[in-house]
Amino acid sequence: MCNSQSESFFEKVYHTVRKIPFGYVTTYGEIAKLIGHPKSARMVGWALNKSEVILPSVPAHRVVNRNGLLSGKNHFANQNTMAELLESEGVKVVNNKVKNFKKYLWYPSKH
DNA sequence: TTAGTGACTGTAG
DNA sequence: GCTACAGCCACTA
Repeated sequence: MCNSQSESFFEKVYHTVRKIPFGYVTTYGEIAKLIGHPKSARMVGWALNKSEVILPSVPAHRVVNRNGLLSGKNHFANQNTMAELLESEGVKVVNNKVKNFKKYLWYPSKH
């Protein structure tokens, strides 16, 4: 919202991710689309990688790829951290993948 | 300044 | 349905 025009790519990503409601997940592509870079989904993941250091309050575990796969889990302290965080919010994770992915999917652009 | 890197996605075969 | 390839852009060395 406010002063979004002066925000950097990073900050836009972080603000969008922080809007994801408890118990929901979204995709890199959706975030990229919302901040005006629909073809730069890779950048979103990269920004989230850095988010642990720059802004730890970003719920990066709620961001997965379009298949519902926890592609970023390897970048957490432990590879189980991402799945555990999601399950603690009521999101079922099986084989590093969100079960009923569409059920938990949240579209930032529609919110 | 330049080149390499990266937690992805869409399109074509 | 799956696989392979190209594009995208900010940051680091």
